[in-house]
Amino acid sequence: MSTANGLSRRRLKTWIRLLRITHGMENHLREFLRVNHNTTLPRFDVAAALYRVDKPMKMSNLSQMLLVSNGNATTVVDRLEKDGLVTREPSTGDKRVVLVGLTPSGRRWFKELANAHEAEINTLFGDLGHDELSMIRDLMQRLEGETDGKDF
Amino acid sequence: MSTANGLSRRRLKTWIRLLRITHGMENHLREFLRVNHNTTLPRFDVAAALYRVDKPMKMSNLSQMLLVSNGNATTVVDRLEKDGLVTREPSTGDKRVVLVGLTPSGRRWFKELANAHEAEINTLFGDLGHDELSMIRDLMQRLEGETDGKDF
DNA sequence: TGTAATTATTTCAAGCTTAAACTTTCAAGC
DNA sequence: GCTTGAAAGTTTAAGCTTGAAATAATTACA
Repeated sequence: MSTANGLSRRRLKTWIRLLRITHGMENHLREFLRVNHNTTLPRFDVAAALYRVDKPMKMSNLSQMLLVSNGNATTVVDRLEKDGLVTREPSTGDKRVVLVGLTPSGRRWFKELANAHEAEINTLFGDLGHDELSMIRDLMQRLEGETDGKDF
Repeated sequence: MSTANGLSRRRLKTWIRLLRITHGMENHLREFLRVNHNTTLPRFDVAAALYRVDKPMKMSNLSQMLLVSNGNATTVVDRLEKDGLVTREPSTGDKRVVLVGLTPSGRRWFKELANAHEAEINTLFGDLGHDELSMIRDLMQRLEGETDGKDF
C-alpha cells in the first residue's frame, strides 16, 4: 500500500516537473519570438503546421493538428490572413470546407522564423545528445494515447 | 556537419513531441476539471500553490511560482476571492504587499480536487514505473535552468 | 424525394494571458 | 527631511482560448 501510494505521488510530482520545464521553455520561446521577431507562438504554430503539410489545409485539420479548438484556429488564421501571410480558399468539392495555406510571403516569413526557432531550441537542448533524445522519445511514446477515449 | 545538423533537427523533433504530449495531457486535465468538478486549470493551479505553501503568500511570489505574469495572478485571484475560496489581506509590515491565502472552505474544496486530480494523473501515467519516473526526473533536470539568463 | 442527422466552419460570451502603464509604498543616499 | 529609484500590485488594451450556439452544406435513409 505504501508502495502503490508512493508510486501515485511520484507520478504526480513527475507530471508537475514535466509541466514546469515545458512551460518555462514555452515562455522563453514566446519572449524570443516577441523580442527578436515581433510575432507570437500561436501564429508560429499555425504557420509551422501549414508549412509542414505544404499544401492548402482544412481548418478542422489544422485545429486537430495543433490540439486547439476550431474557434481558436479561426481567429489566429484571421489575423494571419489580415497580415497577408495566409489565404483562405473555398474547397471546390465540399462547399463547407475552407482551405488555408501560406502565401509566398508567408512562406518566406516562416522559413526565416523556423531557422531561428530551431537554433533557439538547439541551445535550450544543448545538454542532450542522441541517447537522451531517444530516451525522451521512448518515454513520450509510452505516455501517448493515454489521453484519448476516457469517459468521465 | 550532417551529424551536427541531424542533432539539431532531432532536438527540435523532441521538443515538438514533448509539447504535444504535455498539451494533450493538459487538455485532458482541463476537461476533467470542467466536466467532473466545474472548475478550471488556472484556478486549480493557484489553489495548489497556496495549499502547498500552507500560509498566506505574496502575489508576486505566487506568480513566480506559477510562471505567469503578475496581472494574470491578479485576475485569477480576483475570481477565486469572489467565490470565497481565497482571501486577500494586507501585510502588517510592508503596505505594498498583499497576502493571499485559502479560506477554510477553499482548503476543503481544494483537498477534494487534489485527490481527484492525483488519481487522474495516476491513470495517465499508468504505464510508467519507478525506473521511468527516475529517467524523466534526470532528463528534466538536465533541461532545467537553460531557460534563464539568456539575452537575445 | 424529403427529412433527419452529421459535419465544417464561424460567431459569441466568458475567461485566460501578456506586456506596458500606472499607483502606492519602501529604501538609500544626500 | 527630501528626493530619486526600485518594488508590489493593479489596471488596461490587445490577443489567445474555450465551449456552446448558430449557419450552411453534406450524407443517410425512409
